[in-house]
Amino acid sequence: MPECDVCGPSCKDGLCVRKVPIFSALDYDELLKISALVTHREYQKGEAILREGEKPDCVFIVNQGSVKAFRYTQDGREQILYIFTEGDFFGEQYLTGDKAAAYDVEALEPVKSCMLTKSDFRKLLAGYPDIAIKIIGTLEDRLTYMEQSLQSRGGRSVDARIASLIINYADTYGTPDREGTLIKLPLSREGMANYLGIARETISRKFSQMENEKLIRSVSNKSILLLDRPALDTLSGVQK
Amino acid sequence: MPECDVCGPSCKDGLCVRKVPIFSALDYDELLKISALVTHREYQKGEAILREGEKPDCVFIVNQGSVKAFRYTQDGREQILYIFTEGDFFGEQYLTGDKAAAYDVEALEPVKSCMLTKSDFRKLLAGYPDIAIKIIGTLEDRLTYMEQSLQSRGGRSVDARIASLIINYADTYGTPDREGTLIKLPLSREGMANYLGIARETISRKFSQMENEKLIRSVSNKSILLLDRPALDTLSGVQK
DNA sequence: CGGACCATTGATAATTGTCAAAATTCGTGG
DNA sequence: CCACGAATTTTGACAATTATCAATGGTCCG
Repeated sequence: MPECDVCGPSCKDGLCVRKVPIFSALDYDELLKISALVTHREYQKGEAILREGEKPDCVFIVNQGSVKAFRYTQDGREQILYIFTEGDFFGEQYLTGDKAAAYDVEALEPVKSCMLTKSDFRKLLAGYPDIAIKIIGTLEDRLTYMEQSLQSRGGRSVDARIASLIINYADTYGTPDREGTLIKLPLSREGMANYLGIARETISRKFSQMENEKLIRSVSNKSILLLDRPALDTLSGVQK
Repeated sequence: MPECDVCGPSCKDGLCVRKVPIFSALDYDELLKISALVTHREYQKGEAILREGEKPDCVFIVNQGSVKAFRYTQDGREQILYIFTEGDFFGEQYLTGDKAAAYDVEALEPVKSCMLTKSDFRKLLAGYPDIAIKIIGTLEDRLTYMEQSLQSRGGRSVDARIASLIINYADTYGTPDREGTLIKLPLSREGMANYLGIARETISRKFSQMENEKLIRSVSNKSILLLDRPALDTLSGVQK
């Protein structure tokens, strides 16, 4: 298997762009062409990738690792908007106009990222309608996510919001296990609290409570075991 | 000025699609072609346009009036996601896949709507890359709106959220006035409460409080007068 | 092993939700 | 244009929930 000389072994077939769903409509030669346009960069855990107010001239694609996109609320807390992981892209909001970034983006762990200048990106859109349609699809998904998010975060009961969050994480970051689903949490307690718009202490209390009720088990600071998914589904109020 | 024989005088130049920003890149002949594909329909206040779970085969364009898009939370409240007005479209989320509608849409007042079947819409996308780019732009705007929404509705104090909402409405539905800005509210107290995820009574109390503090004046159930915008800006926490 | 960071727990205060009743507004029909 | 009934909104009292502050306990990583 050939290796991308910039990305190293993490690039399957030497083509990191292949990982990106929006390019999946393209054939090998087209991927090669795009690869040539891509710049690479690595970020350390905690490093800022994009700051609110900046006008980056490129679109970022997460190639490895995960990042958080957030803003600061008036009282100084982080309001987390998205967690982007492998294959996701961001910075695309400002393709059309020339708007400044609406949020900060920071690496949650070591991150490898690909960058494509906006003008190259625009040319791609004009040349490959399929890519435009893929992007529309991605934006639709993101909107759907935001709509659900709004519902989970806007619900009145905190228990329901926390249950939604755990289920969400289980689906995204969970691995099956004999006793349930092991979830590697992308955020700290404080991060989750900010995400839900509640106090850090409240998350602790609710987690303890759920542990008493055998719904979850706290494995470490960064991971929990989901024991009773049906109960959480009920709590979250999402009927399937 | 010719009239659209279906829409009547509300259709400028006989082309209601002209009102829709996503088609603004097109020339007159192209608009004519699209017009031929469009079906029209009117809805009464309170009438359902789309129900969660349905799979409509068309995209809806609001030609006159306004609608609300919402879901029901577990405890039976409406969670309002969007208010769409003249020129907005919805139902586009499901162009790509064949997903069911994720929310209900209901007319807030008498509504005239244009409908375009999804297959026609898809053909347009393939044929006119400019439309695809416009749509990407619209979806980006909607995402930006949702991100802001999430920030206004989530996390912060109820006072800040209400202030944000009023400012938002002032910008969208307000008309200048000698004493301040007259705002024609698109939602009832209950609607606003649901939008913000708080109790109807809390909105009442906060409005009364703000009226005592001379920030706003309640004119009627459906309109208020914004007296002290700077104070609300401060409350909302948005520094400009 | 130690120190920094993160998480938990307890006590208390502040905020908001809930229920019930009264007041106001709205729309319709005379 | 007015009046009346229905719907919506406001207000009050109280209960429930969550935030805050402070102290303790645990975890991670060199």
